[in-house]
Amino acid sequence: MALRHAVLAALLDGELSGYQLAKAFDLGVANFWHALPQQLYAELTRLEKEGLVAGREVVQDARPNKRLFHVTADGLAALERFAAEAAKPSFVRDDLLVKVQAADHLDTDVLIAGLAERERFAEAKIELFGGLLRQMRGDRDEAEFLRHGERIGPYLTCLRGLAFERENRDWCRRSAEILRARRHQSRQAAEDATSPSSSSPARSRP
Amino acid sequence: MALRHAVLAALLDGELSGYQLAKAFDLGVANFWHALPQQLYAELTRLEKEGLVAGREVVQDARPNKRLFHVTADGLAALERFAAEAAKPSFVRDDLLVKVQAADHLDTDVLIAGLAERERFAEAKIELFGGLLRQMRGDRDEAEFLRHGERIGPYLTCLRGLAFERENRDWCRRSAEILRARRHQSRQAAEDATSPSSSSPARSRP
DNA sequence: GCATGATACTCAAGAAAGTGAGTAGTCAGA
DNA sequence: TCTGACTACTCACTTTCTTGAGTATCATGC
Repeated sequence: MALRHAVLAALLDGELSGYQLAKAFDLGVANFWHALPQQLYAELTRLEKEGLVAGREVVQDARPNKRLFHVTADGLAALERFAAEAAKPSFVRDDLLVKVQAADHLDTDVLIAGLAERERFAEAKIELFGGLLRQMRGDRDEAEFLRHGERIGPYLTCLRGLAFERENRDWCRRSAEILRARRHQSRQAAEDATSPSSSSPARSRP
Repeated sequence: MALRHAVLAALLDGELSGYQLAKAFDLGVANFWHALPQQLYAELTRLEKEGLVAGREVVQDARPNKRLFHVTADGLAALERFAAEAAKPSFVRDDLLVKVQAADHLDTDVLIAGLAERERFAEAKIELFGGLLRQMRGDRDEAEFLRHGERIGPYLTCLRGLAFERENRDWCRRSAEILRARRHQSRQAAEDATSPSSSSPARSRP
């Protein structure tokens, strides 16, 4: 039941439409939760029914009309109650880690490709988060902003996201290097064993 | 559908019972996926029905009998196919981050308590992962183990888990410090504004 | 000698999350 | 003028995850 609280937390920063919310929760920027548009529209409907958010119709001429939502007093109270609950530990759940766990039994090339792709993805998010942080703190330096800035919540979660993606990138890079080195070794070994100084086709499966 | 592949990956390290698997996937050690016992038993049943794992009954006298599972050739092929698919990016999903996102609107004390608790949790996992890594590499040093060790998959995922928990701990510590400093400031400001050199009760909500 | 906790599982129900498809207008570029 | 991308949403369905309860035996400690 944390999606609803994530929505409430996101709406604290100002009125948003379901569509804007969806963009924030979907690719990239979701540095504290992730959800798809359909989930968000559904959750907004529920939240409005329960009076935790309120929406107002905004008529637009060049585009479809939209509804902007904001958090009500009840909504804020619900968030407050949520914050007081014990946070359940957040567990890792990552396809790529599952693959690496099985590394010793799988095709190394495929894994290295996966690691490289994830590294690029992480790099892109690092850029994105860096830009977001700069934007949030404006012309102030970080220490100053953290001391006196008005809204540091999003800044802190963004810092977490940045650190996460940096670790991700570094780990991907290092793991790929290790796998490459081992692949190279096993090729060498195979060549030495069968016919020294021959050019046997390079196999990636050790 | 990654749970099934996580189970397969876990079983590569040797035969395990559902119960042993459950312990590995539950608290702590699950450094590449997390799941509850019920899910695992259900998944094992499905996997066995599809021939991706095979179980054998082990009769015990001092304890209930158990079934040990291992991955079949079909299971390994399924893992191989899974590895070749594009890994979907793993998104953050963390109660605590949701709370911090809303930090500027919530009770600071409650948040700091949450951060402290998570920090302790992270510290415990760091210890745990450190021990696991030592155990896996035995008497070799890390570089040597990563070059020539026989099974590095679990080692690499454990390294990822360790890095994650370190970042977690550091971020919790730093965020809590920042919030404490701001709380202190706002108290000061409040005291200065109402009655300088009076002992007004300290409020934590800025 | 009785509670507690570990081993070893199973069943049922419900909440949450993910997937796929569809509507409908606007705008920019080929 | 047609294609594709963007804004702005909705409906229906399936899979996955979580919660709670229950069974049975054995070992350990108070």
